[in-house]
Amino acid sequence: MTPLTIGHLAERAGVATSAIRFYESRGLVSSVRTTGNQRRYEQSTLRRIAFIRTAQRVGLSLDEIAEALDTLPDGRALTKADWHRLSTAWRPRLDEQIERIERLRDRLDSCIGCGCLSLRTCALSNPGDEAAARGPGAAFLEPHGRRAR
Amino acid sequence: MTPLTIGHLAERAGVATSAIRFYESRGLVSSVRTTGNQRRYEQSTLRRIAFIRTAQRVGLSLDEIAEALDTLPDGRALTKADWHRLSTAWRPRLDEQIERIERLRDRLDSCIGCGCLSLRTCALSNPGDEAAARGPGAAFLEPHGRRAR
DNA sequence: GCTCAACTTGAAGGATGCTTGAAGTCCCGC
DNA sequence: GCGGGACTTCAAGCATCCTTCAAGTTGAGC
Repeated sequence: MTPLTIGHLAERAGVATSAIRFYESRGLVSSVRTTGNQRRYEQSTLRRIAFIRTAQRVGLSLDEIAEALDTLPDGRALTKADWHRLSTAWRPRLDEQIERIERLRDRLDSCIGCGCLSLRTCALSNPGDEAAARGPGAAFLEPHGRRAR
Repeated sequence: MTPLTIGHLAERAGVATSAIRFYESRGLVSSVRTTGNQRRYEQSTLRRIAFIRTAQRVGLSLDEIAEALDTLPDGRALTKADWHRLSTAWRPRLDEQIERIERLRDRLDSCIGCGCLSLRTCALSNPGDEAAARGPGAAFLEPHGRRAR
């Protein structure tokens, strides 16, 4: 209920004030202003920031996170239903990330078996199951989202 | 056996020539020069680049990848033993990444249960098991490697 | 032996995710 | 009511991971 200054919010959220202003400029968090033009944050902003930081560690961009947070109410505290919506929306995304890493791990293992002597058949060089059919080369390795070349 | 020009390598590896030069400047790949100062790459460089791109998708920095590749021979093709060394070295790193994402996913789920009404007890806000003991706040969220603030 | 795409270096530019600094204003405790 | 720490904006800087450009050189095919 007592609104937080940007300094208090930063301290409690474990981020720098500059980061919070940056998030605000990107629409990830919002604030009201005092008559003297200073920012005041709701307690619920703490949870938003916790969410942002956690999602970042998983490799999601601020744009992706902003998109997810846009489905949540800006002003009021989050409810069970809000979290549920977000949780179900993100599950596939997180599962996909996990699967991606597991594939790399398993491919490293299988490369031990195959001896990695043939690029065409090496699983590591051909991340997609159908990639081997695209012809020779290690092609078709896109780093999250944007396509190479 | 026939060495590759940077253009051929780029095409077969599915990356831009500029990226390959950048990797070379960072010591991730190496080349020999023709009498006219043009780069020529070994076939094995294709595998190195495939490895680099795959590792990047998992969220590893070029520095981390360079460190791993430094343990591999630069000039000759990779052997079973080389892959084995690398695979065993990276397994813990990959498992750690997976675990991290699974934790976020599970915390999102458990937040549905807890209603997320208390920041102190919310698992999402307190990623480390002992973080709740550090006092109020969502603190202690470090984005891969470097600590916030 | 000429042509022209492919190559060379070096510097600058760009996206992301911030931090740092300057120059000034607010507001809380004494 | 004032001192000083916390706040404001805006611009620039920084690390990573490249791309793009300029200006010139190489080399494979005809």
